[in-house]
Amino acid sequence: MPELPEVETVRDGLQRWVVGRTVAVVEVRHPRAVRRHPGGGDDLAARLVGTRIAAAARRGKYLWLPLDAVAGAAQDCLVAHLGMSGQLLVRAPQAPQERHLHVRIGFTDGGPELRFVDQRTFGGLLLDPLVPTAEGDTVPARVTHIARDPIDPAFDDGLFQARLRRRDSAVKRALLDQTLVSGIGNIYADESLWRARLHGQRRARTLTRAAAGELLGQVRAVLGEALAAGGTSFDALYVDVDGHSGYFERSLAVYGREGEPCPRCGAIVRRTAFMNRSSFFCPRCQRPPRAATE
DNA sequence: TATTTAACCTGGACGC
DNA sequence: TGCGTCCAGGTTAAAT
Repeated sequence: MPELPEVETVRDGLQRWVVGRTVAVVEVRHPRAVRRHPGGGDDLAARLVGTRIAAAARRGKYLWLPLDAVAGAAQDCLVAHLGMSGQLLVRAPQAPQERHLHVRIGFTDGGPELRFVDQRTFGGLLLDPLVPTAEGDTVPARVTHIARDPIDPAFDDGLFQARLRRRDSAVKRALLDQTLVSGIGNIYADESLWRARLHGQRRARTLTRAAAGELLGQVRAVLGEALAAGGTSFDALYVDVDGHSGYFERSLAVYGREGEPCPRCGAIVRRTAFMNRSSFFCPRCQRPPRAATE
């Protein structure tokens, strides 16, 4: 599943392959892929053709391609979210079409095109104006509610820890809240909690300052290691722009490892349902809070 | 206001 | 072989 390391790997590929190129043609083959663009596929295509891609940026799991500014108008960008199974692929125009190819973007140089492929259709593309934030940077209007991610140089550790310790909810739920901290999904939440020896159902407001700091440090470590490995791939649903899978799956300690021994203490890793998804944890290293039923 | 839940969606795995 | 059911989970609107 695309979380921060996977999205950043894709952003890096887009930086190398599409920045500086001018859009020649846009083909929207599935309306759901552009459902969050108010004008629909025709409007997105009409506004994108003829524009030049100026950069490739990201916050959390959102990435966007700022377009060259037009005098007298707000600068637009092409926003992409990969959802659970979205892929942005760079392919030769004559390459065979993928089964779930939803959007094709061709360029004036006739070189490789950009393809949005998405099996489960939770992801999508839209055009959005870039707007200034209270913190002094510029993000798409649809991304202003997303918090900075932990590998953002401007991420405020103290502010995050304070907000986390005010939350009256489970610590895993807080880690998955993109308005508190972005980029963390189910996989890296479980891995970070295991490293920090915290059970996901522990109430966030019961964490000491030291525990919150330790958790943030482990989040950063996991994300950094996964990024270095090119991300985590389970079933070929996540690939970089070249179609290659990441290698971090083999480094996971607990996620997807129900019934296997904990790499730290040897206890058997357990799986439990939480927030309509699976949580993996070591019952010895990560003691459940008393109130938790599981 | 803060927090939690449900809906969206497809295809692979599994049991019968 | 074929059918039905379950499961994966990021985001957001709706509910509590």
